[in-house]
Amino acid sequence: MRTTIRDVAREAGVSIATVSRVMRGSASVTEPTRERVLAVAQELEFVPSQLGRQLAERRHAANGIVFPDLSGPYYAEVVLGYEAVAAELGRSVLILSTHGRQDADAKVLEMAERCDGLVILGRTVGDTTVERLAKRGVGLVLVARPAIATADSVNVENRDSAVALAEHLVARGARDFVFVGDPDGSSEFAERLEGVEEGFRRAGSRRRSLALAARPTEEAGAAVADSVGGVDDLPDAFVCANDELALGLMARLGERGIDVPGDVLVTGWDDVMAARYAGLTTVRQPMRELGGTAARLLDELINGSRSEPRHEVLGTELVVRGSTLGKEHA
Amino acid sequence: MRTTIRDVAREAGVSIATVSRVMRGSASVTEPTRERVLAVAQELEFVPSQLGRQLAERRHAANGIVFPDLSGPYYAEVVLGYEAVAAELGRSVLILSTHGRQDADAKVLEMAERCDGLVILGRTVGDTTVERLAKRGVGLVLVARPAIATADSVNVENRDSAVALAEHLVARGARDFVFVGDPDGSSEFAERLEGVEEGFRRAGSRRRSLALAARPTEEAGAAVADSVGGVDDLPDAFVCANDELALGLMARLGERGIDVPGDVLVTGWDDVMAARYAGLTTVRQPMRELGGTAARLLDELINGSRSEPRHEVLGTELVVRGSTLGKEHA
DNA sequence: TTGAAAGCGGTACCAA
DNA sequence: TTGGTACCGCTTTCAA
Repeated sequence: MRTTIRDVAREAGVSIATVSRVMRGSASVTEPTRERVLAVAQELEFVPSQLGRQLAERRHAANGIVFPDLSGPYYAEVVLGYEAVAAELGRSVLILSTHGRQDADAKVLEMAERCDGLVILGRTVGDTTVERLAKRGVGLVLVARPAIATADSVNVENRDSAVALAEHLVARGARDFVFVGDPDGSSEFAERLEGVEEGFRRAGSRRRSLALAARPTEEAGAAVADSVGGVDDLPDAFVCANDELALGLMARLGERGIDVPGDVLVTGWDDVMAARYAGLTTVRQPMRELGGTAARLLDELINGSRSEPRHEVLGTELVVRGSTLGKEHA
Repeated sequence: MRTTIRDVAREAGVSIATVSRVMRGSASVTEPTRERVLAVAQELEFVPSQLGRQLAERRHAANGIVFPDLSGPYYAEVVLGYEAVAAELGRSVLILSTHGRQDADAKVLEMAERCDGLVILGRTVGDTTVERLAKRGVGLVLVARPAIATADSVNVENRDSAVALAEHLVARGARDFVFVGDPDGSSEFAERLEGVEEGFRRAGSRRRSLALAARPTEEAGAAVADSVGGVDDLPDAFVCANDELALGLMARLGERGIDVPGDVLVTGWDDVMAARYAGLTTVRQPMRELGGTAARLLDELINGSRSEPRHEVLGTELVVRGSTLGKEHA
C-alpha cells in the first residue's frame, strides 16, 4: 500500500489536518510540529495523492490539447509551444490526437473530465461538442478554427500574407495558378485560397483551376505532380496549402524532370524545417507561439482573471526561397 | 454545480449504487430501472467524474511520457507514435518536457502521481528518480536509455548500423573522421561513436579527433562548421550524432563555399524529414515505432499481464544520399 | 495552534 | 435485483 496522510499523521502523533497544513505550507503550524511532520513524511516517502487532492479541491491542475493527426511537423510544433508554457504555469498537459476518428467527440468529452481547460486545434471536433464543453464550464481556447463567442481563440493572419504571396508570384511572372489543398477541409486553407485569389485578381489575373488534395501530406502532393500531363500542362504556379504538400509535389516534379522554378513556381505554407533545406518559398507561421499563446489564454480563463473572451491573431511572414526565384537567386 | 451520481439517483428514485451499476453497464439491473436511470442521466447531462472514479478504483487510466527538449523532430515523432497506440489502448496521455531544467526530477515525480505508468526518454531524469518510481510501483518503460533490471526498455540498435556507416564512409574514401556530438550527454551518442570508431578501426583507420557539441541542434552544427579553418583543415568526414547537427553543419559549410561531398563527407542520424530534402546520408530510426512499442509494453506492465521485464531493441537502416556520394549519384 | 468531522464523487461489499 | 454504507485520500470549516 502507498503511504497516506493518515500514516504520516499517526507516526507523527498529529491529526491529518495538521499534516495537510504542513504539506501545503499553509496556515499556522508550530515550527516543532512542522519539522516533526516533515521528518516523518520524508522518512515514509510520503507523496500526497493528486487524486485525493484534486477531488477535494475540485480542480485538476491540468489541461489538455486536442489536435488532428499529429504526423506533420506543424502540429508537433504547436503542441511543444503549448507544453512549454503550460509546464511553466505549473499545469500538467494531456494530449489527444483525433486521427480523424469517428469517436473523436466522445474522446474529447472524456478528456475534458480530466482537465480544467482545453485547447482545440482545427476541426478536430464538431461545433456541438465545443458548445457542450463551454456550457459545462470547461475553459476553452480554439486554435486555427473560426472563433466563437463563448471561447477564446488564437489564429494566424492568413489573408494578408496570402495576398502578399500572390503579388510575389505575379511579380515573378505568374499569371495563373493551381491551389493544392482542400479549402473545405480547413477554414485556414479556405482563407489562404481566398487571399491568393484576391491577390491574383488585383493583378488582373484569374485562378486557373483548383486541385483538391484529400489530406495535406507529402504523398498527396506527389500525387498531384503525377496528375499533370507534362510541361505543357502546367500552370504558372502551384500554390500549396501547406509545406508538406509543396515538398511532396516539388520532389515528384523533380523526378519527372520538370524544373522548379524554371517550368513552374511552387509555394507552401508554415515554413517547417524541411522547407528551408528544400529551398521552398512559403509563409512562415509562428507555430510555437501559437501554442504558447493558447496556453496563456487558457490559464487566464481558468484562474478567472478574465471573463470576456479574447481573440488573438498572430502575424505571418512571407519567406522567399529558390522555388520561386531564378536559379541565380537561389 | 455539476451533476453528480446522487442527483441522478434522487431524480430516478433509486440508490447511487444502482446508478453506478447502470453507468458502468455492470452487474444485473432490471431493464425498466436501467432505462429510467439512463433517461434521467441523459436529461441531467450526467457525466461520471473521472476523479471520483479514479479515486475509488485507485487507478488513473492514464500514463505519461517524459522527454528532454522537444524542439527537434525526433522526440516529436516518438511521442506521436506513443500517443497513437496509447489512445488505441484507451489510455489518456500526459506529456512532460524537462527542457533540461533542474527541477525535472520533481516534475516527473509529480506527474507520476497522475499516472499508472511512465515512459521515460533518454537522460531526462536521474537514476535515483527512476529507482524511486520503480519502488513506488509505477509502471516504467525506458526508451533510448540504458536498460535496468527493474523496468522495461526499448532501444534501437546503434552499434551495427554505426559500423555499417563507417564501412560506407571508408568505401567512399574516408580515412579519418570527426564525430560531432557529445557522447557523454547520451548513451545513444556514445554507442554510435563507438560503433563508428570500430568500423574505421577494422578498415585500418583511426579517429582523428572529437568535436564536442553542447546540444544536438542545427545551431551547434553550424558552429562546428564555423570552427574549421578552411578546406585544408577538414577531416575526410563529419559523422554527426543526429540529423540536426548534420543539417546545420552542412548548410553552413555550403555558405562558406566548402563542398559536400566534394571536400568532405557528412552524415547524420535519425532520418528526419528534412534529411531527405537536404540529401543527407543518415541512419534511419523507427521513431514512431519506438514510441508505439513503449506504449504497448507499458500497457502490459500495468495490466499485469506480464511480470518479468522485457527489453526490446529495434532495428535501424543506413540510408545513403548525396552527402556521401559523388554528384553523379546524388 | 490543533483536532474532529463533513465533504469531494464515485465503487463495491454485504444485506435485504 | 436493489439499497445502505464504508471506503478511496485529501482539504477545509468549526470548535476546542
